[in-house]
Amino acid sequence: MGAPKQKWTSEEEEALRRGVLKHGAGKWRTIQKDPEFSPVLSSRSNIDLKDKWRNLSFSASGLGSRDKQRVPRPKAPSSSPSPSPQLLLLPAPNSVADAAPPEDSEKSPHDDKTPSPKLYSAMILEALGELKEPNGSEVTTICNFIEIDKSYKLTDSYAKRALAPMKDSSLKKKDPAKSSKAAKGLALFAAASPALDAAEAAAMKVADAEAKSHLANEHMMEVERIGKMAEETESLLALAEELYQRCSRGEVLTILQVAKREI
DNA sequence: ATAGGGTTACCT
DNA sequence: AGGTAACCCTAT
Repeated sequence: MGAPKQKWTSEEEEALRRGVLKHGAGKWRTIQKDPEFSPVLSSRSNIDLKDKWRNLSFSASGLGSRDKQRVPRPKAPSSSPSPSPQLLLLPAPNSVADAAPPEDSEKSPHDDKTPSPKLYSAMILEALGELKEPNGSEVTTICNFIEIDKSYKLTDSYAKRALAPMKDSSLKKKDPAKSSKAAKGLALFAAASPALDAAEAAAMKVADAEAKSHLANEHMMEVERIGKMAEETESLLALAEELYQRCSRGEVLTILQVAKREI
C-alpha cells in the first residue's frame, strides 16, 4: 500500500516561506514548532520542511525549464581554509513560465526596473512593520523580506555596499554570534546575486500569483499608503533614506529607534 | 536535529 | 522514458 503522497498545499508552502524568513533556513524544528505555523504544518515533520525547501530552491536555482545551463559554480579556491558556504537560494517565483493563465489581466504595466527611492523606503518600513521583531531587524532579514515576499531583486551593488564595511572588520558588536550570522547571510546574498543575473532579472518583479493574492493585495495597499505619506511629507522620505544609509553600513537598527526618530 | 544521498510515486 | 516531487535512510 503506497502512501498517497501528500502534496504540499499553497498554504503550507507559504507558511514554510514565512518560517524560513523568520527563523532562517535550517531551523526546521523551530519553524515547525512555531505557534504561527504549527497549525498549518502540523502534518509535516521537520525533515519534510527541509526536503520541501530543497525542492523549492532547486527549482528556482536555474533549471527554470529552459536553459539547461548549470550555475557556473563559484568554487572556492583550495587556498581558502574556510569551507565554502553552500549556496542558499531563494525559492523565487514558482512556475513563472509554467502555464500562465491568460485570464490574468493584471499585468503590471509599469516596467520600471528601478523603483523610486520612496518605494524602497516604503518597502523597508513595511518590512520592519511586518517582521514585528521586538529587538529590531537585521539588514539581511530586511533584504530577504523584500526579495522573497515582494519578489523584488536588489542589485548586487546594494549588497556589496552593505557587505564591504562588514568585511573590513569595522564591525564592533556586543553580540559576535549575531553579527557573524548577519555577515554570513550577506556573503551568501552577494555571492548568489551575480550568478543568478539572467534568471533573476527576468523574474525581477514578478509577483508569485496564487497563495498570496490576498496577502499581496494587503501589502500593496500598505505600500501605497505609506508611499503616499512619504511622498507628501519630505521628512519621512529623508528619514527612510537615512535609515537606508545606516543599514548600508551594516548597522542594526531597531524599530524603536525609528519610531522615536532617534537615529 | 540537520544535511545529504537515495528511493519511490506521479506526471508529461 | 525522463523529470519532478514527496518520502526514506544514514552519517555527522
